Amino acid sequence: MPELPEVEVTRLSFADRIAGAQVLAVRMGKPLRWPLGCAPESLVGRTVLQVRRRGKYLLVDLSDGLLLLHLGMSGSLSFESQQPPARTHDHFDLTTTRGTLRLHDPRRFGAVVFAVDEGDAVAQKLLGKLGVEPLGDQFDLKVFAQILKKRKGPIKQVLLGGDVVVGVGNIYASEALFLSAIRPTTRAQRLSHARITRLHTAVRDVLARAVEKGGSTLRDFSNAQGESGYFQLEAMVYGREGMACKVCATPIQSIRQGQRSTFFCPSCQRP
DNA sequence: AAAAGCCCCTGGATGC
DNA sequence: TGCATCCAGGGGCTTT
Repeated sequence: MPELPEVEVTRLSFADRIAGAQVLAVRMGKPLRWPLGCAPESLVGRTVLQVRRRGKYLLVDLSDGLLLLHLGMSGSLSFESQQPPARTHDHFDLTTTRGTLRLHDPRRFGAVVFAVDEGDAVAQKLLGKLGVEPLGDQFDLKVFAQILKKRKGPIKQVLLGGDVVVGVGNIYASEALFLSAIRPTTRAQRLSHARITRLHTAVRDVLARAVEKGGSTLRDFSNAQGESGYFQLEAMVYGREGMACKVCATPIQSIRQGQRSTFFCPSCQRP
């Protein structure tokens, strides 16, 4: 479910409401990707200071330590003042004085991990190799071009890797490459500077636009207020195999790259 | 260092 | 209706 836009939209939907709340209780369901890393009850009494995002991780800063949350493939968060009883696939509850933050995650690829600070070994294992934030000032065109020149792999998979630029998942990688008219199979180091420039802009544009539209709701994504996203209605290629390209009417093609589906227009995105 | 595969897990859609 | 197969928004880990 969650690429950068969905994670950011989720953050925006509860960060202000939970800030300043005090932890009253913690409930764990089935195991997630990693153990919490501390005794759940040890979090009781701490205050939630703020919620930040790094790549596809949410960082919940506490008065002492922080929680790293990841939504995996199927996770979503809810934050409600009156929380109904836990249902199937609700695997983490952080009950506070302002409401309960709940992780619902059927596939359990998600995670909630406690870290003493951002620099500790646990946090660094997850955050240490992340690339730059695409929506921030650090996403520099020259640096981006310089790194791509050293990468031999297909540009789609370089984007998905997350070590060059974070937050671009399977939907937005296909979309950004369509917007920049680049064939996803093109080796990164073979891209012209003009194409890299277009891609740099497209990555920022598509992610920012998706945040504006509340993210993409393919199956059941919703933000922490239960609201769906609408970007999927604007997708140019993702999930549109066999359908007419919205620009030139050529049928959209689907291929496999690294065990993931890639969608592109064979006419608009020439090698 | 970088690339390619392999898993983790559940549920929905499709086909026979 | 039942059962098998495939696919899904991620990414850490191991092996080349």
